[in-house]
Amino acid sequence: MSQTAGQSLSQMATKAINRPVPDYLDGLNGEQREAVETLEGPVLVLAGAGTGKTRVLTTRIAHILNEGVASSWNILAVTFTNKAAFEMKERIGQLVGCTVEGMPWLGTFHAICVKILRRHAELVDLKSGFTILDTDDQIRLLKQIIKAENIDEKRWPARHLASLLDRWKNRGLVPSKVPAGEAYTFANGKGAELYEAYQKRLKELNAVDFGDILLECLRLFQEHNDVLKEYQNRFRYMLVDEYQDTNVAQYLWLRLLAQGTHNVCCVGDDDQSIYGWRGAEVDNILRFEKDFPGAKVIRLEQNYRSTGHILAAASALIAHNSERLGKTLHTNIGDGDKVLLRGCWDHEEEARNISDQIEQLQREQHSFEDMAVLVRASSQMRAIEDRFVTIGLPYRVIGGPRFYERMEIKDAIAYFEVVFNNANDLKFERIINTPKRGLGEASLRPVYEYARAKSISLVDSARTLINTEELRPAARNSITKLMDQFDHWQQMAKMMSHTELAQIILDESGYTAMWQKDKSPQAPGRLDNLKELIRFMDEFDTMAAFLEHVSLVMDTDSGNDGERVSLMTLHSAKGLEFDTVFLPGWEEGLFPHQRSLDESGQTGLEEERRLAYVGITRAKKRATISFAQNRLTHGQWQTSMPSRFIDELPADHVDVMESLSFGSPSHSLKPQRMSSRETVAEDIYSEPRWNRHKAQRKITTIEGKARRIKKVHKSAYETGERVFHQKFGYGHITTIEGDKLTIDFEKAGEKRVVESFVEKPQST
DNA sequence: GGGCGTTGCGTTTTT
DNA sequence: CGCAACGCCC
Repeated sequence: MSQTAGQSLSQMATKAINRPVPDYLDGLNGEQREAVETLEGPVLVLAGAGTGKTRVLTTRIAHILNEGVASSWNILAVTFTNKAAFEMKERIGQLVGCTVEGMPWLGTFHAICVKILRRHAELVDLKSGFTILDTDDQIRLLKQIIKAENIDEKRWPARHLASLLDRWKNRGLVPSKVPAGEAYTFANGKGAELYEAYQKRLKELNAVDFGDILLECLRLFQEHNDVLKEYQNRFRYMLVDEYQDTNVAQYLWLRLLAQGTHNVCCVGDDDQSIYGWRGAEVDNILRFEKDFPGAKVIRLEQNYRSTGHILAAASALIAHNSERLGKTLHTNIGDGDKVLLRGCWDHEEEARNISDQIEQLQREQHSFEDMAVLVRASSQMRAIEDRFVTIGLPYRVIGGPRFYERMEIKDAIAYFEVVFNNANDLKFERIINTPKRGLGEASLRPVYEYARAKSISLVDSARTLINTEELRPAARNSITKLMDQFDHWQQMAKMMSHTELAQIILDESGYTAMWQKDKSPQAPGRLDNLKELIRFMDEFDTMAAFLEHVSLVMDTDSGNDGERVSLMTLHSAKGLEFDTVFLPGWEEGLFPHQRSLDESGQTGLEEERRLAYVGITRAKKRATISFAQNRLTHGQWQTSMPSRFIDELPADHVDVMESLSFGSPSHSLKPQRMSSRETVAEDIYSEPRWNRHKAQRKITTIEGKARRIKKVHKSAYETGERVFHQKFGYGHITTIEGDKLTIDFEKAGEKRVVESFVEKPQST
């Protein structure tokens, strides 16, 4: 479908009213259709695995627009991950037939809350340009606070406090509301006190952490009824994806908004709630009908993904959980193959069996792309990878350390942040001595002391002190040189593109050279990542746009370069599907994980069982579950029992495969073939396995991401028009040059900004 | 400030 | 066992 550029969703919608039968409803089953068409009042869509959840969500939005009951900017649609948000935008675009620039309130909880907070920052003691701290910055800050309070850092590590604060924030608790008993769990009663000190410090830095983004937005709504009313009025229809993953703060936030029109539609699956350990509250979905009176509950039970045996096995397993709303999934794809179950002597044999089965499937013309190995813990990946590397089987690891979490990427971004926003103390601390400039703790002490005494930023403190005798000559020279460099880069920013400047900063600061000199095996990869970062930056118009993006979007896509088997944890597999799925490591202690049982008892067990359910339901056609009698853990051989989940599988839907070496350490290398067509397929696979490309662990790239960001060329604004900018506030456009606007701001004066950063004033 | 030895820990991950 | 974080010494 091609659309005239600039045509908005609302125009589309208005036009569509005259269309007789909306074709987007075609092919929906009864329940899906009901979920799409029940627009008024609270709706809970219980969407089982593979029942077309995303389709319902996106079609519902298309329906709202098509019916003309609300405009795109009156629809709030929240997701948990950026990936999910992008996918939704893409699919709505396909349905409605135009770009999604017109869905300003579709995004992650965090992205939407940041947007709201930037508009009303002063009301929660922030300034609109506040920075968002990542976990590293947060820990660094907490360390300083713990130290300042004279608490033993050893006994009370900052990361423990960080996770404690996180849990409080997830529950919507501000320092004053932390229950006394819990406040005493850290540093002999200093918990709440430290929380308060930390929040105070954040305000001084004009910063928020991830938890605050939600909490402050919630506080904004709670304490400023006029603001709440404004948003209740704005959001005529609200949609929430993966509702089972919401935490208390998100629930409270949503409930406040839903008190407006009550048109809130939550989509989720209680059986797939696997993030309890990071604050998700299954109870939110279980309690929905009580929380939202008059709610309609619609169950999607028609599964379009898996064959009968797989679905039956998964359903029987999850039926052992008591805390669930209950669904009966059915499929009409046919019975298909039974779930395979295999016991192995040890994890090495388990890995061999998996690779043998993969090769057999490959001979039968199945693509590696359609196969995945899903593990409970990443420590299991080692054995699998070792085997794949040995036989040269191409594979890719999904998840793992994300691009923006890599040290070199964070360092590089810290440089850019300091150059463009030199008040950013935490980023400054990160790079002041990276690469080594002889600026250790001792040399910098006067800088810290002066900054604290005068309540100024570290950069300003450093700039003052280099003109005095406070610093040792070596440190003074070193800092002077660095400050001159910052000045130099700031000057250059006006003369060249942000990508060129980024390269210059990395080179002139000695950062690139630092990794070039480094002889560790990771160093070349890190240099590649830096190149990748700069290539990615090119997709943004300005450095500021880029930096705003990275502070929220910590997500990467892996490129598709050739067919590979996917290897990932069960957690990262949620939402994905594969023809063939391997589920190794179903042993007591590993799955269900001992720690989960110890820490959360029955609740923990049920969450583990949901994880098992998620695993099985990823499979469209084939699922193989396996367990090993012996496993090397922490360098110790351990013997374990098959998982209790195996006993819970229904015998009728499972085939038990006898492993030749099972029960004895005979290490039979004879492959266990499952298919009788081995000889027929032999010529298809005439090349020996070592002729294939050597498998390499994939370095995650961000190419996938880059594709999605479009550059805006044609201006949607006119000279003289009044616009709003998140940092500078309101102003009038004086000049337009391509996508760059010169705006005379009412408060900030004349600035040159990029078009994508301004918006039309609100007309509510 | 850097290098090296010791210690402790070891599930899942997004924003 | 393998790694990361910390502390001590030069």
